[in-house]
Amino acid sequence: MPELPEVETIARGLARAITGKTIERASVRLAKMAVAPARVNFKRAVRGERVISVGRRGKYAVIELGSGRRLVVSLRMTGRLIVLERGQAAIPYEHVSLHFTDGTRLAFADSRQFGRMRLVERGEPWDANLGIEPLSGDFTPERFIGMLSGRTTPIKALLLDQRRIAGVGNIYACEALWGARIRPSTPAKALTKPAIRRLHNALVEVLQRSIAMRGTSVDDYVDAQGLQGGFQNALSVYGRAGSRCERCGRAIVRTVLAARGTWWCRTCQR
DNA sequence: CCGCCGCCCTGCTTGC
DNA sequence: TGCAAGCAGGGCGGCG
Repeated sequence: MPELPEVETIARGLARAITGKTIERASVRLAKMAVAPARVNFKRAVRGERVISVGRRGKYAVIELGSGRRLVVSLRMTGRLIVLERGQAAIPYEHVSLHFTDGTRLAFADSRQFGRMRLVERGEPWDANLGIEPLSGDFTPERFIGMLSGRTTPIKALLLDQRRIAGVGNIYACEALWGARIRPSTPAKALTKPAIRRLHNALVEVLQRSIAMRGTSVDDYVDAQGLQGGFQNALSVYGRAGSRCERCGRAIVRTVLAARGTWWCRTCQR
């Protein structure tokens, strides 16, 4: 599942690989995966566009085009953005492709077809419902404390809510809560200020560490060059039911919270 | 505004 | 061993 660190890694790889290239044509094999505003034809609109830069917002990769339009890509669980060389055969589930004038192409593949490449018009505020960037200076402990106050929602559900904090998914929610020794089901408003500060610190730290290791490859995630990340070897709880907590030695358990698998330590997460 | 539910899909796991 | 059924999951629209 590509979350913030994975999408950041992909966006950096894309920035190096496709900045400055011109789109000669797009091929769309699965129409629902290439979305454009009403009355705009996706393929026609991107033809001739130049890639100005590639960035990230939350879990979205954002390709800035010369006209001021953007291609905003949501990978959901199984989406992949991979740069392919001239003449390279189609990769599995390559449903949308941007062919550049130099013969290379950007393949958008997704076995579950949940991913979307959305063309956004110049100036269109596409991210109005996305919350704060957790690695930006805006995400202060005080801001986080304010975000949690009065809320009865389990803290893990709040971490997953993209309207509050953008980019945190199941892996890093579980890891951050373990790092801060907080029980995932704790109502947000029940957390003490020291606990919220621990969580703030744990969240920022785990995201930074994962980016440094080029993300977590547990299911389908690979970077823009098709390479796996390294953080799957550094996970403390995610996907590790039955193995020992590296802090207290007790078994990691898996429960279900907010309709998501949740891995944690019953002993040291309170 | 808030929170919950169902839906989208298909690879993988489970159970017989 | 083989097959069918059921699960998993991020974002979004609908609903209360």
